[in-house]
Amino acid sequence: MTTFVTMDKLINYLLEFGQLNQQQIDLIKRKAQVLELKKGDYFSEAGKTPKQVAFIKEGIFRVCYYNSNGDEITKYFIDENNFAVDINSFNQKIPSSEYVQAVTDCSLLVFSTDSFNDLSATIIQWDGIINKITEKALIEKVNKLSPMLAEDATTRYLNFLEKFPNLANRIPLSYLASYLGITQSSLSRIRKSI
Amino acid sequence: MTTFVTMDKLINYLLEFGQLNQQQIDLIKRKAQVLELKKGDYFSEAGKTPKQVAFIKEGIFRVCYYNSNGDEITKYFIDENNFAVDINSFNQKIPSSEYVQAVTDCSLLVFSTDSFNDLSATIIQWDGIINKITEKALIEKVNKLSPMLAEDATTRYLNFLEKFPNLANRIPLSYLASYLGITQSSLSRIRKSI
DNA sequence: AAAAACATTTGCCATTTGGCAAATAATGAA
DNA sequence: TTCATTATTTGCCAAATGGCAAATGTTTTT
Repeated sequence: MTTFVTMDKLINYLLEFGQLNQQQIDLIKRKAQVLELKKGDYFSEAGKTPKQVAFIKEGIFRVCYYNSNGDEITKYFIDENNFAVDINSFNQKIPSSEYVQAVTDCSLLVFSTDSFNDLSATIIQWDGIINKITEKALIEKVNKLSPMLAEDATTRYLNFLEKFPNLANRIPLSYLASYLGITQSSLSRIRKSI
Repeated sequence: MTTFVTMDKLINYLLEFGQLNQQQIDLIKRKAQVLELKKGDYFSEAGKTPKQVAFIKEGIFRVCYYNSNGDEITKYFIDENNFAVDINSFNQKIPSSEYVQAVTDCSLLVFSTDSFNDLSATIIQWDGIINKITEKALIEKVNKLSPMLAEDATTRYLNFLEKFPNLANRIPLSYLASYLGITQSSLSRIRKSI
């Protein structure tokens, strides 16, 4: 039952957003699949329609895309204990414009579109729980992005360090620089100045 | 029935996100109240728990707050044909940390918390429709904010002009400057240079 | 109309960040 | 280990933006 134990994090997380009885919990556990990704692996890619949702048990993802200049831009990072998916593409079943990539080795629990639909059809609270989770995640993104414009690059970097203390030195500078909205050299200089 | 005609925009908007029969539409119309706000009026204020949701029929809102330096920051603008509310505070019934203010004269349709709950209890599709609307609005915010970090101030200003062509010269510079993440003087210079 | 209050522009200069290329460091492959 | 590749740092200078205060312009009040 190793697999089942590894799902406790997911279940606890879901229970924060709604009630589930044991039967429902068991069903969710049966539908979830363990997936391990290595640092650098893509969970989903631009141009492809996402067919899975991931719950990040361990590790960190980033979501990125290429802008009109061809620069690769990291839109945001996703922490463990969160779901990762391009919600818009997943819901509408349209190709994503973003890449979702593991920036560290990741341990995931994934649901296929079908499993997700089954859960939605079987568990009456499912949609409500997922909606709350989605809404909360989006609000958090807005609240994190919004003040960044008013802060200078050093502050943005320090805030990142606070949120991901041990990540800054384990990922390519370019990921972080584009997330912070500065160039690699500027970030390098900011690092030095601290 | 003037009032009812004025509600067509709202109903059409709702119908984009789900089906409603005539009986349901009439109920929604009965629950909505017309509200006119003058430029500068607050729809809701920081520290207060929002008791209403607004559908903006005409006009433009801004959402703003005071940061730790005491600067007033405009977080985003809300266009007509959109709902305006601090979703988080409204849902959780907790005081908001933001002001929602009319930046032009506004013509609104508002729902009280009670009306909203009634609609939720009576119209089976209501929650689904509202969730879709909420999710879409939040995704749009993220997608608008996210690339701003990678653009210079002039580009951000030009993008704003494109979205709100006739607003830039009708609102205080300070609103716009803080939204763009620059100082008033910088914005003034950018304006001149165009 | 005049005064007061408020908003915007401007000058001057400092600071931050960018662009580019070369130097250095780190990583991975043979 | 050594070479090749990739990532990061650094120097040099240019461009963008900020800070502050004074000047100018606009709106509101009396």
